[in-house]
Parts: sequence; structure tokens; C-alpha cells
Amino acid sequence: MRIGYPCINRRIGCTPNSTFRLANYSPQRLVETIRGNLECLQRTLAFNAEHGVLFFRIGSSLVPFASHPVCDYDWADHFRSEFSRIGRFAGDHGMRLSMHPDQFVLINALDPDIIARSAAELVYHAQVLDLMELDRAARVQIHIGGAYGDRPAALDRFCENYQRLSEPVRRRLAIENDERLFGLSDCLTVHRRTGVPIVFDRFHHECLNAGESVREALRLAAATWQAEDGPLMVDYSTQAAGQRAGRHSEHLDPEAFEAFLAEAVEVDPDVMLEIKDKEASAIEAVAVLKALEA
DNA sequence: AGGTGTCAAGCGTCC
DNA sequence: GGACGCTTGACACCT
Repeated sequence: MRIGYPCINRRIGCTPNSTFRLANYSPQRLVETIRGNLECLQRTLAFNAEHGVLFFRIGSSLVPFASHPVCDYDWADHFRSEFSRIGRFAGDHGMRLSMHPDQFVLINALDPDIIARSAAELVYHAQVLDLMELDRAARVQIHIGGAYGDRPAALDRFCENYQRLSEPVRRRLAIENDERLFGLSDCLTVHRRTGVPIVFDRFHHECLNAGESVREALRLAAATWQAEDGPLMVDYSTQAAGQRAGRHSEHLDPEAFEAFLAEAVEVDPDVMLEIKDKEASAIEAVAVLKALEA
């Protein structure tokens, strides 16, 4: 089992998510920003390797405006060797990488323009992982999308539009159960029709489920991953005590996490901690895991 | 230097 | 039908 955290390390004094305003776009600005982001990503992964943190989600703004029409510069070619080096570092350390486009990516939208922009954004995400020369275990996770007043139709549309995505995107894609519209059972339906594997979000499952226990849900989600796709990916977070519903906790609760590990041990997933203090909780979680294994 | 309104993109909810 | 929350970070402009 690998433990990870998303997008940024709060301790090392750099961010791999630097961006700029669209109005300030220039090829020079783009190149400077990507260079800084890649350098910071490399530093982040080095930090993670030293701390036994072997799972990391790369933020979507690694290459700002990558799928926007304004971006006509061949950044992929410009930074080819840097991407490759980062990917090799990850591979050498047994790391797994993932990405998670944000809520604007909706491949089941009604508006063809939204679908087209979403597809372009997915091409960019898959391209980052391809440039790093990572195997199929490195995934791009999205939600099924909106309901548009007719959930069954929206789910059908996801499956139809999935088939129209390019092969490089399809081989990276995974879907995640959300907290309000499409739960694990919906994801399983989509999986049966498309083969896309399911990222299990434990917190979302608490909010929306069909009565499956966490243990059962883990087993069902794990079965959607082929050997070459790597182990099941899990997003782990907990409700911040006393805060608005949906807000993530500030710190890891080691006892709750240990209880979760007891349920997860059979399927042995890779676990992404969506907790606000990022690497601090991940390091603590690695310690909890090691204590259990000892 | 520090504070704060705003940022490519959309859905769902609430009024 | 319009404003806001989502979840969050970072920019960029303001004082």
C-alpha cells in the first residue's frame, strides 16, 4: 500500500501549481512558469521519496492554460527531457502518480462545446503522464458529471461520450464516486459498460451510498482494476469536526485511519489523503501503516 | 509588506 | 433568473 497527498507540499517552500492571469499570457511567461513548476514537482517527489510517501497527485495547473486556445506554444517538446526525468525518478522509487481535473471537465454535458473543452483538458492531463513515460497505473480521475435533470440519461451520455474519447485518454481515465449525484453503484454501472476503473472515495461514499459497507465497497471498486492498471486508488478524507458538511479535516485522525486500514487491508489499495495539512498527515499515515505491518 | 478581491471553464441549490 | 457555494490556491492589484 502506498500513501499519498494531493498537489502541494506545504513544507518545502515552493509550489508546482504556479499560474498567471490569462490576460498576462505570453509564451515566455508560460515557459518560465512551467520550468518553475517542474523544478518544484521534482523537489516535491524527492521529499516524498525520503519520507516513504509513494503516491502523489499532480495539480492541473502544472502547465497553465494547456488546453486553452491561447496556448499555441509547444511546451511538450520544450520540456520533453524534464518530464521524462521526473517520470524516471518516480519509477525508480516505486511511486505512483495521478491527476484530477476539476469540476469543469464534464464529458456527459449537453452542450457539445463543453464536451469538446473537457476532452481537450483530458488530452492535456493524459499527455503529462505520457510525457513522463508512466505506465497505465498513473491515472486521470474524474467524476461522472452533472445530472441535467435526468440521471439515467446523463449516465448513458457519459458512456457514449467515453467511447468517443481518444485512446490515450481512455487508457488513463478513472471515475470517482461523488457525494451527491453518482455514487459507487452508478460508477459500477458505467464500469460494466465501458471498463473504466473506479477510484473509491471513502468520504463521498459516506455521504451517498446504496447501503454497501466500506469493506464491501472497497472489494467492488478493487475488482474494476485490471492488473496493468495497478492497485485500487482510494481518496481518503474525513469531515472536519463542527464545520460545514463536505469540508475536509485539518489533520489526520490516526485512530480513524487505523480503523480504515483494517477494512482496507484485504484489497491493499493506494490511498490518497485529502487532508488540509497535506504531507504532514501523509507522513503520519505512513508511520501508522508501518506500525501495523511491524 | 500585507490584505484582499478575483481568477477559463459549470453544475446544483436557494432565493 | 440571478447569486452563490463548491474546494482551494495563487495572482495581482490595492493600500
